[in-house]
Amino acid sequence: MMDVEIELEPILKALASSRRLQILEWLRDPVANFPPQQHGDPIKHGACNQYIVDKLGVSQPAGSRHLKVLVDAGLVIASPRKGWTYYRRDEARISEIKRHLNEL
Amino acid sequence: MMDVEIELEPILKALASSRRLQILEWLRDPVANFPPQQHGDPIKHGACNQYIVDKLGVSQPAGSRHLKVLVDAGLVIASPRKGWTYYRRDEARISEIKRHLNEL
DNA sequence: CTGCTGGATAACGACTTAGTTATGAAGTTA
DNA sequence: TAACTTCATAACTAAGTCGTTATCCAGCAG
Repeated sequence: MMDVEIELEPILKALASSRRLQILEWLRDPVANFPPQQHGDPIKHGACNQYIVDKLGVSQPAGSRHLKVLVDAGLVIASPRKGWTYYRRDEARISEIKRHLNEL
Repeated sequence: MMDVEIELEPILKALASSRRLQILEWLRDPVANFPPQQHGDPIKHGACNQYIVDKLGVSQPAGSRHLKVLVDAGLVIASPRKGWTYYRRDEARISEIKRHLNEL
């Protein structure tokens, strides 16, 4: 496996929030953790913004910003699709990050 | 190994700082990373506060507080010994934490 | 077009973080 | 005793985080 350079600090800052840890946990299984979606495929594209915001119990802007932090850190992938935005874990990147965390 | 409950958020907050990541890295090998100590055993008790502060390049109170954050998070053990305070990694706890991080 | 919904952004306030200087307690040395 | 060293703590400031409400844009339904 290649040794990829990763800046750990911004990733750890993104992870250092119980709200965001909770989102990551939920996104491990979107089907089990969110209501059924008529529009996007929860497996392929993830859960939509609003379901996550509702379950978090914070205002919509607050939830959106948590999601943006996760996206900016590379932990989550956003898929905007005509009006909705779906979020799913970036499992490849998360595995990479775990490898680096194991070298702490 | 038993499944120990660990609150990840405060630990991640402690880790989410390049300064503190640097300290943890240095403490992996106190003998290599710090000047020789006349007083305490660097292997057994770790490096003294001042060496760490000097190498960090911040004021003494700033360095002391970073170390306190690491101690409070359980990542580092402080050993006060008549006038000096030595710091070393808590490897057992760090391993435990890594196991939890792998379940992200 | 009008209105409704999903989502992003701006602006603001409360709180926390990270740095500084100043000070003080405890131990060592002359 | 006096002076110095090590370290912790208090007080202050600048900047970042996290919540809110208000606003705006895009897409869909009537």
